[in-house]
Amino acid sequence: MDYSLNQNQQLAVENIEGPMLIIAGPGSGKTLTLIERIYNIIETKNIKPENLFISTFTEKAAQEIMTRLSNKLIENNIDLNIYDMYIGTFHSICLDILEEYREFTRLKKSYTLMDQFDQNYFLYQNIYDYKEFTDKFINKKYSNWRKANKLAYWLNKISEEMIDASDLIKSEDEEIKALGEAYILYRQQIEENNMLDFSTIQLETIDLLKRNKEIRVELSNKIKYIMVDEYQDTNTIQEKILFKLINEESENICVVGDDDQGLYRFRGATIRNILEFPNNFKNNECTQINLDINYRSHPNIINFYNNWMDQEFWEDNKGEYRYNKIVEEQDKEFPKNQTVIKVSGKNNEDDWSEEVYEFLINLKEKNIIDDWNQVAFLFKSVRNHRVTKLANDLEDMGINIYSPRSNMFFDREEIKLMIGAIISIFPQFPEVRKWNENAHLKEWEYFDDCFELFANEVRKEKNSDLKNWMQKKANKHINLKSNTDYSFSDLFYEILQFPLFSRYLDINGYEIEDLRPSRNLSIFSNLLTKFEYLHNISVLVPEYLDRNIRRLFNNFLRYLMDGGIDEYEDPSDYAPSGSISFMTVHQSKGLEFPVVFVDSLYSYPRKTYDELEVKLQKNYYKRDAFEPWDKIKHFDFWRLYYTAFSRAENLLVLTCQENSADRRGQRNVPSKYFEEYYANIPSWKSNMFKPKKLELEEVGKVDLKNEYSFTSHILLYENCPLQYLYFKELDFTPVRKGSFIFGTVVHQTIEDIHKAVLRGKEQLINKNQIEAWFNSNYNNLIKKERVYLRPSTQKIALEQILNYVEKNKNNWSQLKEAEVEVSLVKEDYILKGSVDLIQGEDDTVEIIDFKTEEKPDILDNKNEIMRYKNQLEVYAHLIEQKIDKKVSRMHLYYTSESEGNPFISFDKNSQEINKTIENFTNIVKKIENKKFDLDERPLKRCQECDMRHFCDNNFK
DNA sequence: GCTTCTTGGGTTTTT
DNA sequence: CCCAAGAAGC
Repeated sequence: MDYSLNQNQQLAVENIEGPMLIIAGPGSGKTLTLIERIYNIIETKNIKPENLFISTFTEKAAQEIMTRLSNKLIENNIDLNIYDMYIGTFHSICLDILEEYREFTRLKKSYTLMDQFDQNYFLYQNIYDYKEFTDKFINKKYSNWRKANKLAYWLNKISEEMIDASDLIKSEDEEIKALGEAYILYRQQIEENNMLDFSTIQLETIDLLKRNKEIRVELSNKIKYIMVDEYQDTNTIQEKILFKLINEESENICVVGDDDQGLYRFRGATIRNILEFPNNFKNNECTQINLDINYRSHPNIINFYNNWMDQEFWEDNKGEYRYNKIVEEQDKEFPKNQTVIKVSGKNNEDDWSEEVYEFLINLKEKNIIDDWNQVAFLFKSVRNHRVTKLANDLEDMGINIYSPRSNMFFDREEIKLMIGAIISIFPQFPEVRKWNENAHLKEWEYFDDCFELFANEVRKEKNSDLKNWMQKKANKHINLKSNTDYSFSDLFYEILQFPLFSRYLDINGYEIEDLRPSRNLSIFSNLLTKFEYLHNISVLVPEYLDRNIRRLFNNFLRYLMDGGIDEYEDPSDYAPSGSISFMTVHQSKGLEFPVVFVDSLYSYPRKTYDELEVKLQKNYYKRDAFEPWDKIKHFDFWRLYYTAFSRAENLLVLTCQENSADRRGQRNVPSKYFEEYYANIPSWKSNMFKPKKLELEEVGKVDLKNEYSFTSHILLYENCPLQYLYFKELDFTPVRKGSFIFGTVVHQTIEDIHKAVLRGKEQLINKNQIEAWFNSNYNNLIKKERVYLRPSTQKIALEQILNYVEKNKNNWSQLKEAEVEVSLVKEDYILKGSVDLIQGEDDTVEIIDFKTEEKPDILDNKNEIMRYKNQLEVYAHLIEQKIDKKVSRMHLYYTSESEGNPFISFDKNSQEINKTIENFTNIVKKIENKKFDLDERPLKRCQECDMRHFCDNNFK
């Protein structure tokens, strides 16, 4: 699409004051309009970035907007840091707000954020605490895991609908009462553990705004313009938060969405937010703009889905449940051709894969398809046998399939081998896994399978080293006498050194042919460390070894298999070149592909709520039901397939293995809901379809800017490119070690001291108060990290802090700012930094970075000190660019230096800074070009690195 | 020949 | 929970 805007887009961009509702049909240039509108606000209003609030549905969408916007700003020489905007998903913006005002919430420093699995597992581990309640509203016969899942579902529902649990426990209804009590207990438990889950993120935010009027006013004065994308997918609590943040006078809020593409009812999202949006404002104040010219699809396709929506009745005697609209084609020439066709397996045969293959190869051979990534298959779910079978069949025939959410993780060779290897070093496994004589789990067959696979490999001559190592470990573990100095995850990293596994990681200048296995092993490292975290395992202990083996396999891995593990997805590359994408319709939202196959035509509208839900809705939700209960399943069904159909640019293909139900238990495919449409489109073999007339669009990468900071990226890379490759690029999770919390607790406490000074509460700073801060920081940290410092080490940490205060208390007046987070958008990346301390007078400042390690000898450690100097220079650059102050000097402060001079100081030199930034940019380039060559191993670093065994064996 | 009832088998989506 | 068959009922 070119950059000229159509009339309605122009209108949306130019009208920036007051409330606005934009109904944007599929492919109507929504993102472009949004970006132009933001740009227009920035340009005409000359506002600060923190005056803008932009929420998107996914992190990826947020990143795309940031990248496109920052490019536009750079093009026009506007210097504004988009990182200071409130931009991201609702959840991430709420987290930012909570972070900003943390002291006003129940949250303490170092809180733990639980994702869905964490929350489920937390409830599973504590399920007996809830028994009395869950027995009342969850089937007693369910397994504990299933109970925990159900419980999490209801608890999240209460949070998301902002139901007051104290109302629930007053109920006569046992179910409702028990649910309320369970909720109260849950809130208590997560508060004790300083935890947050996805839905309480938003709840804490709204509580914060409700309880503290000043904060609400401060925020709503600061946030001058609000824009919300995908508004149809917002839920009750999100709408409430939004309206708390609106500045009441200006009411500059613009919501964008398409009621027809609302797909997230199961998460509490309601179309009602977008349909009733204008009612929130006085008469006709809300401007409504429809974007319904489609720039994406061939007119046949547009017709097809317009028709589809027309089939359903969107109103009843109570009201209308849809903005009635017809998507229009753009004004240009289109090839005259059938562009909605079917490719299907014949009735009751097993030939679907071959048909699909034949069709695809046909297009490829005629050079219609250049790259397989122009094709996408959309399914209701990709986690089922039909889909994986099709994927496997096509791969067998030579077409690559990209389907990271298909739940293939545990079927992958590298994962099965790794699980097999772990089993083999714990020979007690077959006995230990039984909790009684007759115990059996179906997952054991899988584990046995893994073991078998591994055993076959390890018998081979070329794997004899691994065999010897394994036997030694097995002999040790079968009769473990004393604590080891390693854990399961340490063993994982040791196993990687052997060729059977190192082949997946082996690199010659990062030429790993297929990254998938190494990504999967990286995910596995994450799972193992998570397991050890959840069960407080740091080393193997004879007393608990058997129990922990049982837990690892019978519980942890089993439940992961149940929930499914997604494989790696590159956010900048949703359709990797060379592969056909298999994805869910939900995943495909907002995307487009030249050729779209829509499958799952066996599907039909299904009821998705139960009685408890109806009871809650009726009596406790903040508002009455909106869409009629009996209509909901139909609406959702129609919206889902509307979204699917409208992803197609040039060719829409309906596909299925046709089936007419002629035996019991079979069903008709396509189901009756698609029957008519399906019957009326030609097959690809029909001469109504002329492939040669097709011209497909190209699929490109999304250009996303990545963040880089000196310490966690550049320094790491300079020290060891391989460490960067494995732990940053491939994201392997290091084995948890206690040492880093020393530095963190010292930093945090020094920050507390600085913050007190800055608030003018210098008098607070005495030994007792510092000790209190220290203890609180330490306790929060160990609660989160579950690793500890010895009392003697704690004492040393505290003394270093006291020592710092003793030495510097006469300088407090110099203190300007502490813990300053700065980021700077560069042409190709985003530079981030966190400056510990800025001090000085007027506009000339000095910056200080605290180091908790031993102060090095200046002559012996030139390199190390130079690198820290570079770090300071990067910070100086950030400060001068962003805060508009001149930096005169830069210091490192070594807290461990009690007697001598704790400082190493440098004068600022602008030329050197430029050189450092240039070097920074060069390293970013190397990283982005995937250059990870290593000349020589940095032996000092290797001692601490989990990959050392791998390197010992693979770099000689 | 038409309607109603019974029965067997298959069955999600995500911050 | 839903489909579609087969059985039962008229």
